[in-house]
Amino acid sequence: MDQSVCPDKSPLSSRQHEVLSAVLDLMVEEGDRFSMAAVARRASCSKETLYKWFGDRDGLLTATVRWQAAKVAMPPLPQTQLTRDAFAAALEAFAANWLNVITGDVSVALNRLAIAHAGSGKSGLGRIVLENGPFEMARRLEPVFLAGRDAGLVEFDSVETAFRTFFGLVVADSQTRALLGDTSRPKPDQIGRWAAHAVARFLQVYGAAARPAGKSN
Amino acid sequence: MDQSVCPDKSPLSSRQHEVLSAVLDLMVEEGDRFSMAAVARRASCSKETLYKWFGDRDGLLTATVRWQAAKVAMPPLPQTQLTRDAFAAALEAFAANWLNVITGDVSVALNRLAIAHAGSGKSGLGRIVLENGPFEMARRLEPVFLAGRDAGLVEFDSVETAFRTFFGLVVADSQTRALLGDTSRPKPDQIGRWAAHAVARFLQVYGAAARPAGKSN
DNA sequence: CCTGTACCGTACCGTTCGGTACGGCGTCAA
DNA sequence: TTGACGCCGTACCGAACGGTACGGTACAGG
Repeated sequence: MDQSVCPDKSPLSSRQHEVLSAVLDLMVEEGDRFSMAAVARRASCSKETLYKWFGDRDGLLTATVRWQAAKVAMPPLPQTQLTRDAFAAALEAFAANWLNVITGDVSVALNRLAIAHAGSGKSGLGRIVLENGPFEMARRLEPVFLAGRDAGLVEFDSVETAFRTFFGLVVADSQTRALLGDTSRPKPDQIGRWAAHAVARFLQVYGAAARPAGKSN
Repeated sequence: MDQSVCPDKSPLSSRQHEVLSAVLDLMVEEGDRFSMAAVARRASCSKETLYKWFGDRDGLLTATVRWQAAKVAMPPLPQTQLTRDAFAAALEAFAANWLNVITGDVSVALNRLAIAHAGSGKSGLGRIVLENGPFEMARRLEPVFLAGRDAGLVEFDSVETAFRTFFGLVVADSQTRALLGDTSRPKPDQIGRWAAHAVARFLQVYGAAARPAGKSN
């Protein structure tokens, strides 16, 4: 009996990646209403192989989510000697990239699946997406924020709060609307513009240089 | 043959409301993995009655979502002679209420269901939640924003953009995390504090009185 | 050549579930 | 009293699906 790949690490063969890719396609097309038979058909493999490799349906889904989540890579934000413009540009690039990812078909499908499973059932799909989504975003952003503070470009007490504000300003209602099936997808230039606006507002709130006289007047 | 209640308006009997309430409970407990038999058992009615009243499973779900969505009522924001404090207080109350609703069990369950159905299937559940969620929020907020602008308290070009910023600052990543199963639910006082912070930041960005010299400096 | 292995395709099994049919019971009106 | 009606409880049906078993094929190694 070959040990299945489900538990943790992924020495996945290319054939197995083909299967995962097929699953991803099915997810985008059908949500999670696709059968194991459909996966086997799409990937031109047998159900028996599917079960041998991934254990059960949940194992297959988990492997797919993990694999896709690992593929999403953020552009490494440069911490080199920060000027204000470089800082803002880095944040803008990050925000635009994030928005692109989040409103993409695969991300929407993945989040829908994870959310559905988080509601009814165990299977840490929600946890995985959470870990590779907002939490990972926070993890990547934290050193940048700290560098920005060290450089005297921004001021904040809690990195956590700053991150949540940034998240809110960038993502706003885009994700919720996409998940609920709103078809009005932002175009690339709109994304870029919104990212710029979001960063501008963020700096307006947290920017050390832009602090007016009184906090609330 | 009694005309089923699914198409549009709702002259629902109290008995039917009991059924819908049972469905809502099931949703919170089981996501959407509950059977019609389970609903009948919980509501102490027969499956046949269920189908007679609501047509099919989707009709039952739709009726439930509609009914719950209609129950969510925002406190009517007073447009009486706005002072800055009254304006801020109204926004804070609105934000806190919204956060309370959105992080509540039933709202999370409802959104999960709608999102899952938006992904795989027709059934305008996503549309309904969208319409009664963010869109309704925007609709209620718009006159308040306009009144605030008329009173010289805030400045903005696009109400749409202002609303999305407000939404982002208030909701941030709370909803995403809740939907994905993050168990760290904010306590009431934390919600109040966050709402106050969000409104403060909103006014910092859009407040007419707080506008510094340059837009981005 | 033979043997083992890994895989594909398909048939198969048990269960669950949406939807329907039927028998029985309480209620109300004539 | 009688009959019509609305509803409950349960049994039933057909389809779909998760998971397993089996036969057939290609290929590697000896």
